[in-house]
Amino acid sequence: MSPRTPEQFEEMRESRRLQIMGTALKLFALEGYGHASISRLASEAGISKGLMYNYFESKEALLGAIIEHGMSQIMDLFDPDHDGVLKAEEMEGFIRTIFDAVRNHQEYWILFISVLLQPNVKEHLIDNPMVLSMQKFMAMLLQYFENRGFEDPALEMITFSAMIEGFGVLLIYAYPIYDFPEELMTRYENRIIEMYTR
Amino acid sequence: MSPRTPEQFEEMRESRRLQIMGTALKLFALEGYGHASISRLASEAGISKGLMYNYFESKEALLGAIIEHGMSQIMDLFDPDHDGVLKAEEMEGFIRTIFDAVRNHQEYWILFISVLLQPNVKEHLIDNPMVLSMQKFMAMLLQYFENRGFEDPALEMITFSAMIEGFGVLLIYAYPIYDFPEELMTRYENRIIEMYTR
Amino acid sequence: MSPRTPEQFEEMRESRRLQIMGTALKLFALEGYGHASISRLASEAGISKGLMYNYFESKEALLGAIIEHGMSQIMDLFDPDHDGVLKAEEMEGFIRTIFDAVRNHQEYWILFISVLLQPNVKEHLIDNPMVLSMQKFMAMLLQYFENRGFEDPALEMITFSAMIEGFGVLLIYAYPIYDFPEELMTRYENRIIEMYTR
Amino acid sequence: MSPRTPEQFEEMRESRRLQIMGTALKLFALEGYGHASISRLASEAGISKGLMYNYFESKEALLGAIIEHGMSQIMDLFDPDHDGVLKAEEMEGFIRTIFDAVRNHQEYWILFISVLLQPNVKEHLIDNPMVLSMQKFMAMLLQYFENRGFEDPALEMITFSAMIEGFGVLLIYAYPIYDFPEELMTRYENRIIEMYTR
DNA sequence: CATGAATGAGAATTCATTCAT
DNA sequence: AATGAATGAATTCTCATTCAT
Repeated sequence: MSPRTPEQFEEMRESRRLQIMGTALKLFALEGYGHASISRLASEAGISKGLMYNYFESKEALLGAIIEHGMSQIMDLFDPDHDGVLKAEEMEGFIRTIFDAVRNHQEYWILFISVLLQPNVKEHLIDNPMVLSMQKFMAMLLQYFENRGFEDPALEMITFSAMIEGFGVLLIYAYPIYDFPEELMTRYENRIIEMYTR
Repeated sequence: MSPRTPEQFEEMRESRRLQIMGTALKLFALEGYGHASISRLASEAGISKGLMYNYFESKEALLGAIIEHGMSQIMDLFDPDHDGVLKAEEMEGFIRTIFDAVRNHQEYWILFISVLLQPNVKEHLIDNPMVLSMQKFMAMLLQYFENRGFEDPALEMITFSAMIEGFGVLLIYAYPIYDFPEELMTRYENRIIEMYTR
Repeated sequence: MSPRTPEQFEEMRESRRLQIMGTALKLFALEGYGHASISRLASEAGISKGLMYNYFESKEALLGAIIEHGMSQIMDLFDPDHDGVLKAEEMEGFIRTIFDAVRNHQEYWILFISVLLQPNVKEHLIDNPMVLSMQKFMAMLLQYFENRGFEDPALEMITFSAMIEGFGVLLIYAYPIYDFPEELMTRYENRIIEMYTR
Repeated sequence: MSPRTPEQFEEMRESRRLQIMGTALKLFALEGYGHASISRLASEAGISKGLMYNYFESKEALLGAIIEHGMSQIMDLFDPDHDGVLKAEEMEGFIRTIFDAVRNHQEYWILFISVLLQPNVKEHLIDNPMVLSMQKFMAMLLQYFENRGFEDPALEMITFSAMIEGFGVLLIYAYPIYDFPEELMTRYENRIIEMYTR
C-alpha cells in the first residue's frame, strides 16, 4: 500500500530495460535492424508498443543501447588497462577468454555479431570508446608479433583477425540450424593458441 | 533512323536491367535491403519508379535477381563440373581465382557479401542450385584434406573457411574507409596457398 | 510535528492547484494547448503525472480551470454589479483598471490572452458566465457612446475594442523578446482615456 | 494514351499543392495547427494520407508553405520597392489596400491571421524575407508620422498598429459566427484614413 | 498523498506498388 | 517504354490517462 521507493522503481526499470534489449537483440539479429518492427518487438517482449519509448528514445537509441551494452561486456572481458606489452601468457589468456565467452554465452554473441555486421550499424561504433581501446589493442598486437620474431607481422595481424572474425561468421551461419560442435571449437581454439604463442 | 531490331531492344533491356541491379546492389549493401527504398533506387538509377517495375516484379524479385547473378558469377568462376577429386594445382587455382575476383571486382564482391550477410537474405539462398554445388565442393575439400594427410581434416575445413570468410569481413569493414593494401592481400593469398598445397 | 489541521490541508491543496495552473498557463500559451503535454507539465511543475490527476480530472478540466480563474480575475477587476449607466469617471476607471492589471501582472495576462486566442479554446468560453456579463457590458458601452453624443457609436465600439485588443496582440508579439516600454504604455492609456471621456 | 508531359505533371502538382494548402489553412485555423491531424486533412482534401507527403516534407513544412504563400501575397499587395518616403496618398492607398484585401478574400485572411497568432508559428516568421520588409516599412511609417507633425510619433505607431491588428482579432472572433457588417468596415477604414492623412 | 510504469488509441511518416496517361 | 501521381498498409512515435504500490 505504501508507495514504491525510488530504489524499487530503479530496479524495475533496469530489469525491464534489459528484457527489452534482450528481445530486441534477438529480433534485430534474426530479422535485421531495419526490418524488425517495434510492434513485433513489443509483442515478443510482452509489453505495449508505447512502453518501449518509455525506456528508449527511439528505435535507433535502442540499437545504440544494445551496442553500448555489448561493447562494455567486451571491455569488461579484456580489462583494457593493458598499457604495457603483451606477453605470451596474456595472448593465450586473451584467446581463451574469447572462446570461453562464446562457449558460455553463445547465443548472445552470435546475435550481437549478427547485428554488428549489418549496414547502418557501423555508424554507432564510431564514437564508442571501445573503438579507441580496440585500436590500442591492435597496436599492441602488432608489437607482439614483431617482438616474437614473426617474419611478417602485418600478415599475422590479418591472419589472426580473419581467423577470429571468420569463425564468428561460421557460427552465425550455423546458427540456429545446428550447434557448432563443442569439441571442434576447442581444437580450433588450441590451434590458434599454438600458432601465436609458440 | 531505321527502327530498332528486336535484338537491339533485347540488348537495351538487358543493359538497363544490369544497371538497375548494380545500383540496387550498392543501395542494398550500404543501407540494408529492408531500409533501401525503391524511390531512392529509381532516382539513383536515373529512372522512374514505374519503370523499375517494368523490369522487376517486385523489390524482392530484384533482390533475387541480384543474388542469382552473383551466384552465377561464382559458378562461372569455379567451373562446378568437378566431379572427381581435387588436386593440389586445382586447389591453388581455386584460391587464386577467389583473390583475383576480389582484386578485379573488389567493389562488386564487397557489396555482394554485405548483402549476403544480411538477415532475411539467407532464405533466398535456400533453393539456389549454388548451395548444392557448394556442399559438393565442401565434401571435395574435406576429401582433399584427408588425402593430403592433414592430421585433423575437419579442423582444416574450419580454418580454411574462416580464413576466407574472415578476410571478407575485413574487406567489408575496411570499405569504403580505406583501400585494403594490394600487396598485403597478395601475401595473404600466398600464405593460404602454402598452407594448403604443401 | 502535530498533525496538520484540515484547514492547513486545504490551504496546501489550494496553493498546489494554483502552482499547477500557473505552470500550465505558461505551457499552454507558449506551446499551444493541443501541443503541450502533461508529462512536460508535471515535470516543470515538479510533481508526478499521477498527482496532476489528483488535482484535475483531465487536461481539458485543467484548461477549464485556468480560463475560469482568469475570467473570475477579470470579473473581480470590473465589479460586474454595474446595472445602471456608465459614467465618464467609471469609463476612465475601467480603462485604468485594464492597464494597471497589465502593468502589474503583465506576464500573466499575456499568457492568458495567448491561450484565449487559440482555436478550440473559444468553446470553453461559451458557457462561462463571464460571457453574459461581457455582453451586458458591451451594451452599456454602446449606450455610453450614444449618451455622450458620439456621432457613430457602433464605430466607436469597433475602434475602442480594436485599440484594446490590438494592444494585447502587440504585447503578445513583443513577449518574450523585449519589454514593452512602460512609459509608452502610459501614453497609450492616456490617449484612450482622452478619446473616450472628453 | 501518350504519356503526360512534364508540363502536365507540373500543372497537376501545382493545383494539387494549392488545394492541399487551402484545406490545411482552414483546418489549422479552425482546429489549431497542433491539434489538426493529417488524417483529417487528407480526408477533407479528398486525398490519401500518403499523398500529402508527396507534396510536403512534413506537417511543419506544410505550415511553412502556407505562411510563405500568405507572406508573398502580402508582399505583392504592398509592392516593397518603396525606398523613399511615404506620402499621404500612399498612406491612404496602403490602408485601402488592406481593407480591400480583407473585403475580397475575407475568409482567407481571417484564417491566415488565425494561424499566425498561434503559438509555435512565430518561429516560422523569423527567417522570412517579409519580416525584413515589414521592419523597413515600420521605419517608413515612423518617419511619416514625424514628417507630418504628429506630436508623439511612437504613440501613433502603437495606435495605428493596434487599430489594424485589433480589427483582425475582431474579425476572427466574429468568424464564422456572423459576418462583419460590410458598411461598418468601410466606416472604420475611412476613420483610419482620416486620422492619418489629415 | 504520491509515484511513475504501463497502456492503447491515434498521430505523423514511409514506402512498395498500381495505374492513368 | 516511360512517367510520376496516387494509394493504403504498415511503421515509428506521442500522449492522455489509469493503476498497483
